[in-house]
Amino acid sequence: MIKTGLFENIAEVSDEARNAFIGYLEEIEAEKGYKLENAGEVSNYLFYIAQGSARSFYIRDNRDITVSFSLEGEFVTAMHSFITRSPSYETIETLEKSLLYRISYENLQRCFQEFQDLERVYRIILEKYYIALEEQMIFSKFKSAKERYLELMEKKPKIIQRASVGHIASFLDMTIETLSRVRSKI
Amino acid sequence: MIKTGLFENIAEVSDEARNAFIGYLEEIEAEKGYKLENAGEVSNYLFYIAQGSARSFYIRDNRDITVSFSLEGEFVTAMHSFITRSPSYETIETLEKSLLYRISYENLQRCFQEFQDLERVYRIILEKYYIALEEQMIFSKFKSAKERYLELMEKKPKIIQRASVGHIASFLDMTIETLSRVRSKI
DNA sequence: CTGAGAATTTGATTTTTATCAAGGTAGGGT
DNA sequence: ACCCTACCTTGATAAAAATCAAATTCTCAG
Repeated sequence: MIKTGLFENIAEVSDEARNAFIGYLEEIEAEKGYKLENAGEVSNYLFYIAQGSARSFYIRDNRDITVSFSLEGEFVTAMHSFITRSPSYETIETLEKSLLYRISYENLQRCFQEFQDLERVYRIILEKYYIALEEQMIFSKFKSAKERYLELMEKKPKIIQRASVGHIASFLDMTIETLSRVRSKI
Repeated sequence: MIKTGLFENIAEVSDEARNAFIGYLEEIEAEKGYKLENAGEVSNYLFYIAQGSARSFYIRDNRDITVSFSLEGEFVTAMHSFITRSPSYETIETLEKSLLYRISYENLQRCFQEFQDLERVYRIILEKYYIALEEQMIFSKFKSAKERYLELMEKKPKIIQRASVGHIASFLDMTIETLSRVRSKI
């Protein structure tokens, strides 16, 4: 059952807590381009991607800049907005037809009040996401345009298939032209 | 009292939980250059900087690359190592004489087992650090060398005073020479 | 106070990447 | 199938930053 995939690899959660959490989940069958969050609005949901993929992006100076890609088995939300309850600068959209589960901010807080297990699971997930972000940041400090692309190919090959050159280029901090040249010389 | 500064701005913690936590803290008076963590070793402590400052860096290809600066009132540890219990790639050292408090990994976990309050506080701190890291990452995507320097000056002016040009340059992802030229043209 | 070594600045040159400008290609809608 | 529009590639040039190489300034141990 897919919903329980959320808990894979995560330490012992009581059946009670698990069922409470699952009870709050809403299933969403999203087409390609479905907006999970919109810039300017407060992010009200934490999403889990059961199938599919998504990207988060900013619009600035009329440019669309991708800041992250999320794949199956990952959680995604506009973190800053979700946590601070202030309007989001970022928009999140699916890259393909996707199956999502979402829980609202209020219900998530309710879960934390009721079940320490769930707060712990969330804390551990947050830790993992934190160190993933740290690694991404550090790796980008050490690498050239070509190396960044090769690393992406190795670590998240699925993105190369799903996302457009423009999305990948802005994510890797280079122009579309540079990415195109990098790809042609592999 | 300085120790309680740790809890500033953080939601309700019971006296009991607070006292348990404080009971585990060790005070450390560190000279400039004191190593909080060493590359190659497992990070065993979460540090709180009561006074002073620190920097985290990696050595790669014989180059010393600063990945973050931490100031008074902030927590710092080699997150990846602390969380995964595997050897750290990063070293953390004080930039000046500093007053630190530290809690061991084991005792922190003990606190979480005993007091849900503390796990919540930790979770909220982690959220704040996560979004700070996200912001840092996003901002670096939009800015030139000069703009990155100006932003650092504005947001963390203390670092400009305390850290060397080499530390600042690698943190801002530019060479020492580029930083020197940027500074001369302000 | 002094000198050696380290850190920083300045200058010349090269490399990398962005920008500007055409062309080419692929896929969806009629 | 065919056009239209988006997207992608390629080429020429410009800009930004890195690298290499001195020269200068700072620091602190003796």
